[in-house]
Amino acid sequence: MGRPRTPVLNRSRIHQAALRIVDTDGLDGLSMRKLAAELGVRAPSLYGHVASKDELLHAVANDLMEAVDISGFGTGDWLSGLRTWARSYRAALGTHPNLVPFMAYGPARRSASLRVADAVHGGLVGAGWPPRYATMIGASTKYLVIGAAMGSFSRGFEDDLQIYLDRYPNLVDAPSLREHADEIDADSFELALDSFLAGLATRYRTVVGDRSA
Amino acid sequence: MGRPRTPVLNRSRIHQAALRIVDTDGLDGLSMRKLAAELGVRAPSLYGHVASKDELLHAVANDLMEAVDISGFGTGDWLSGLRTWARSYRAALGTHPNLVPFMAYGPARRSASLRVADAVHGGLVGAGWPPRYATMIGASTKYLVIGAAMGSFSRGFEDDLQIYLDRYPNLVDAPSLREHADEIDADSFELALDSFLAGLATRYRTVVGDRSA
DNA sequence: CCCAAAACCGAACACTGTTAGGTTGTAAGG
DNA sequence: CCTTACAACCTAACAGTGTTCGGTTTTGGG
Repeated sequence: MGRPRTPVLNRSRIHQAALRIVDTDGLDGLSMRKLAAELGVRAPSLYGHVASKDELLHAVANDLMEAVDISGFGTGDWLSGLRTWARSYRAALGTHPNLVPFMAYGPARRSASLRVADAVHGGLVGAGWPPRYATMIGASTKYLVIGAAMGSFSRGFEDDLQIYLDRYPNLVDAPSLREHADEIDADSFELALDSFLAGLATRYRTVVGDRSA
Repeated sequence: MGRPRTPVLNRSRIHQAALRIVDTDGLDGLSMRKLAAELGVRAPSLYGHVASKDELLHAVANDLMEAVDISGFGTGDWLSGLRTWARSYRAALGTHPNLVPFMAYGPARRSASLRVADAVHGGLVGAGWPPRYATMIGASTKYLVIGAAMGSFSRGFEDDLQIYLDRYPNLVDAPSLREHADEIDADSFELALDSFLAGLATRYRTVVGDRSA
């Protein structure tokens, strides 16, 4: 009770503890009381450092977005810019899958997301894409990354899937998916990204053509 | 109090009311008490018809998945099978965007999702794709659809984005995105799907080749 | 006619995010 | 050195959550 001799809380310690709880107990497993307990404190004390649980999660999400790599757009090669962005984006989300549903919502309120959106749009327009295409390509790529991070397709098949196998003959091998879940998810993402970018490269030639022309 | 002369509740009425509340008040806006009130009943009465809130949401999600169209895989044309599947999938999710985060998680526990997964995998393998590719293509397509349904990219930019515009010069037109959000989201999805399928078609020729060969 | 089962209800439990107001320690100003 | 203001924690409380227990009333079958 009363003020401690040296401060116990600060924003970054709160962020770290919150992320740790989300990682281990899931998004629903994070409560202000549990977070406070982890920090050796009572729940109301958190509100001296954080406005609300929602704002706290936004701040944590913003921290994660700082790790996304947009340096590829500085090289003038929009294809490798997109690829670097998409891969580092997926990697950032994959490290904290429980937070993905939260991070999927719009870039506003997260300065790091705006920084990324700005770089992507600028890089694509700079490469000759019309602004409208730049918007759509940014959106499409985000779709892929968010979907891949949300889905974890192969993990969706539970152990007792055996029950359904007589009714769904094509899924006989589904249970084995779980053993190689990470590998299959990674390969699927690469396939999706490669195919998407290959299709885009084709369209680039019809939409933009040779810029020196 | 006591048993009513004619039953008030049944599963489908509960499902419908739950979906209505989720649509208007969001996923967090659905509570068992509010749902009960909407049905003219008290919360505990619901537990005679549904095991838990979680199970209820799974059932509602399953209802929605019934609308997904997999008939395209019966024609032997895997490309149009994928396209039809993806479009109807996105349409189903787009009608109830608040439920998307819930529906994104694995197909297990939802028979309708398993039916779809079975048809997709069967259709692709039947067209000559190796099973491993069929798995990855199914996953990739789901990534696109889930991502597109989650993201609503253009809606993510809030009104007060003006504040950031001096720091992010490439986003000058972002506020106007919100006015055409639906159109941009739809066009972005089509661009992503077209590009992805075009890339896949190319790969098909190298992986499968001419099947009559 | 009776009795079990069905269908609803009130009260309660442990939990949630958040606010109001209280208590103690520290640092600055006179 | 003393006082005052503020920072940093606290307890208590509120309205809300999902869910369970043990009623109470009505129905339908034997």
